[in-house]
Amino acid sequence: MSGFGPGDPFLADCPARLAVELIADKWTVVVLYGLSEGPVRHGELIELIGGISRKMLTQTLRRLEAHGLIRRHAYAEVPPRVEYELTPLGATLIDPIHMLTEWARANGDAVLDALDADPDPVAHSD
Amino acid sequence: MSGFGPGDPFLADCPARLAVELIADKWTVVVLYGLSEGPVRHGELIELIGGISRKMLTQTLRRLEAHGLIRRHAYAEVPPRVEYELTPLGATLIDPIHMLTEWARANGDAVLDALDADPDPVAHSD
DNA sequence: CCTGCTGGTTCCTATCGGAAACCTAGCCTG
DNA sequence: CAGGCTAGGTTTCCGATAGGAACCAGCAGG
Repeated sequence: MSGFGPGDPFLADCPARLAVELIADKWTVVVLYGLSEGPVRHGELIELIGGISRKMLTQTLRRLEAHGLIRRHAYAEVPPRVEYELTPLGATLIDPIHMLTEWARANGDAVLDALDADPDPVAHSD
Repeated sequence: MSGFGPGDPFLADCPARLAVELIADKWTVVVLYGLSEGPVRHGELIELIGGISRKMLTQTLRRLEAHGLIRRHAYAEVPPRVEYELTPLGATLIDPIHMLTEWARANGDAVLDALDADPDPVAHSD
């Protein structure tokens, strides 16, 4: 029983799969979430997102920009100021992202508990 | 203006962040989607998901199992048969995953178009 | 002239991803 | 009874990637 049609995110060559792989990335989800309430500066994101390095943040932002999900605004000031914001296309992602993050908030502890109880589930010796 | 509370998936040490990073992975989303309609065999997943290798599929499945999102059922037959299915906890992910995949299906082409029109957005020379 | 602020890039290494080969175990075929 | 088939999994190897630390640009202020 697998009623998956041809538009489903299987079969590596479909655009939907590319789109999934674009956002299914360690930092992408968190960055998009960070932008979901309005324009944010590079440095703000760095401080907001614990654990991300400048390099990975820039890399993630560039990729999202190249794919049309966010827009970059560099102000010719000193010290420099750069803001990122969602494009209309990127804004269509807010709902899915919020569902994910709310799931994570609701179930994060359960996931941790399972991992704790089950570090190496039965070590499938077959 | 960034009204992100302390439970938000920022600040690397919170369980929600771990949960996000668990599923925000190239293959995880697709695998979970593949399991969203009922138990599926290892080999079926391989054929269904274009481009995944046995190694990565096994690895992904093991990780999801360890985190309590799926369950593994090995039947003592020859040739061997192994089925994977969502746990109740894993089932709570179906909705978020479906939102993501539907977004991807609806906007995959737009993303590709943007990438096509904008391979290297302005090459920020500042 | 030296320091600081901000965004970004370079260098280098540890880790990851992926293809292909191999393994297990039992049944089936010649 | 030697070999081949099956299905799930592991191992090996190597190129690609992630990621931190350090460095750079450019100007204001002391």
